[in-house]
Amino acid sequence: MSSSILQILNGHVQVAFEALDLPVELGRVVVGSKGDAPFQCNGALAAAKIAKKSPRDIAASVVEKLAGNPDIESAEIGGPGFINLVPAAHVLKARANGLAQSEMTGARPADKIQKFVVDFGGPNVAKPMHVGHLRSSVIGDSLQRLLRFRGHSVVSDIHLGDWGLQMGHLITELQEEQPDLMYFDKDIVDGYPAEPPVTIDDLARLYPLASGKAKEDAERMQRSRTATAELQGGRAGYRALLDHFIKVSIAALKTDFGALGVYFDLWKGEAAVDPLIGPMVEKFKQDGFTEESEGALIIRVDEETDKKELPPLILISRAGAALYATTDLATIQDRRDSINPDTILYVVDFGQSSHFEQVYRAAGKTGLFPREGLEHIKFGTVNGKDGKRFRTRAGGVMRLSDLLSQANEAAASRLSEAGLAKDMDAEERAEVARMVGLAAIKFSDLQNVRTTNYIFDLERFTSFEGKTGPYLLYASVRIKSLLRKADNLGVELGEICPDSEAEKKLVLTLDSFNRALAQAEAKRMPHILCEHVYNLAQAFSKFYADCPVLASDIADDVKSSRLALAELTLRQLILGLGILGIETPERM
RNA sequence: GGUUCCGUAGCUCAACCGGAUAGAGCACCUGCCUUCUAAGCAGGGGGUUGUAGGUUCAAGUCCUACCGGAAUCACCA
Repeated sequence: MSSSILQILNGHVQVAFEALDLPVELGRVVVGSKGDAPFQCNGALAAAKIAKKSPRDIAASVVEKLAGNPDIESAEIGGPGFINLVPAAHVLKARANGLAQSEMTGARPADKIQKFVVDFGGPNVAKPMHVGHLRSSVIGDSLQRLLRFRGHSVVSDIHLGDWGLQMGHLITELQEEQPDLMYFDKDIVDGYPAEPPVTIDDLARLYPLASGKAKEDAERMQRSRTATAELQGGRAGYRALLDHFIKVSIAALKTDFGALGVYFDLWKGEAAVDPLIGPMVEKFKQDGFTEESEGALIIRVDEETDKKELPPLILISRAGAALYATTDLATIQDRRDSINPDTILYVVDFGQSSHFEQVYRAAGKTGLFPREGLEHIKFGTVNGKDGKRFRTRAGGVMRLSDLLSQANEAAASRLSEAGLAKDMDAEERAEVARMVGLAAIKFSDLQNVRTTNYIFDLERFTSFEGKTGPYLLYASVRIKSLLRKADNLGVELGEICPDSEAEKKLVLTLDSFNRALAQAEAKRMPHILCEHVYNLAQAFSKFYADCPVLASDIADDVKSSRLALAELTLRQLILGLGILGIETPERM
């Protein structure tokens, strides 16, 4: 595996800095921001103070050291002391062919391989998936793919919300509707039917109903709380209902996530760790980490250095129920014992920052799990055009399935508008529309910086021009078409000789794949990879416009060179898109 | 009110330990399909990076204050 062009230049410049008795780290080469030079070194500016010389003088000395270096075509001083670097043609060529021979097109495994648990999706039983779930799902999915691609071992877990008050709501609301069901009879403890008493639509209806009532009626709320506590206490009829609810929900969720192309290794939920809670709480008590406060059992997690007051973590509520934080702690214990990960990532919106801060501190304090191994991969909320949380006109949230079908329809009509895919049969057209619609949605979500809120705009999610998923698919499909045509003409892949500006730019972009991957991993930020694949597609489009591959007046070796460059680009595009969870059709 | 995050072109967003003239897309204007997919390419206009200070050779980026928005502030998840 050849070194990246940036690494090669970096090596030379650092040697030059060292030779001048300047700190090696100042010789760092970065991608250039100005002018024609693809790379630059800004170290001369920073070195000025140490060396007590002007930045331009230092830059001049460095450039002198670099003179005659066969890997460097030019090193020139710009502005107050920037060193602009252009790699030699043979470096570009060698790297291009090295990348072409690399199965992973230059991507390398991470230096330090770890075991990760990625906790994302996190839908609640009974609540249908809405657009708010989109971000956790696509970001989490992209991160699990990225981490695996980088060589890490990953276990993803949907972490279903199936244990809290919402279950009490569902049980009590169902009881109001169908009081005669045997599940509500305390005297019956087994022999429940295998058929669920509810459908997913029932659940979706019952929950908001109960939640709404409980908000206005304290007595109604109390019944839900009591039912929750009884469920957690092991009341048989309620447990049987819970199992039905979970089963019905998982079936519906598998459809939703399947449509999104998002998969989980584990479909565990909060209820699964219930048996761990009792002993865990007992141990916390014995170890002296807990105290009673206002009737609840708590763990104090505030620290001297805090600016803000962090409330204590509530382990057991006054009503005797385990809460969100309790099951999260038990889940950590479960994962530690069954998976033993180095790091657990929680892909959850930033509204829950303080909750996770409490849980992580408690986990660290009690020795359950090292604090550093717990990371909240927070993301911003999806807002409407008014800057508030996204709502449809009716006031509810938009269902994810509605969003998917709208994107699908938009893609289908775009296909017929453009007169594309005329020769496809109905099945292939539908499949292409599905891929295009999904690519549009995923890319428009993933390209945003994870941590900021963004404005939900259906038009943006169903737009196919410019910086969009479909643009990336389009670039891929054009290459596939090119390769098919080349195959028919008997043109074969050959040695890459990047001559034109468009070819050089394309090689430089291809060269930066591994950096984008490494950075996206380090920051847990998929948008960095989005940026890379978009740059790649752009560089290819320019190459495609500027450099005919199969035209009859092109020399055979140039054809083969350009074809190989296109083929390499395709492989890297597919790899990059794959990590973003985006599939590529054969044609569109 | 306390705390955290955010404020960049008309709109939606980038900007890699602080680096040159702050970049893309959409929208708008001008070119380019008798040869590889025009969902494309080339070019143009569009900015006091919320405001005021400070640190630095250098600030969208770091510090302080203020303005505006969002989230959150113990028994929901």
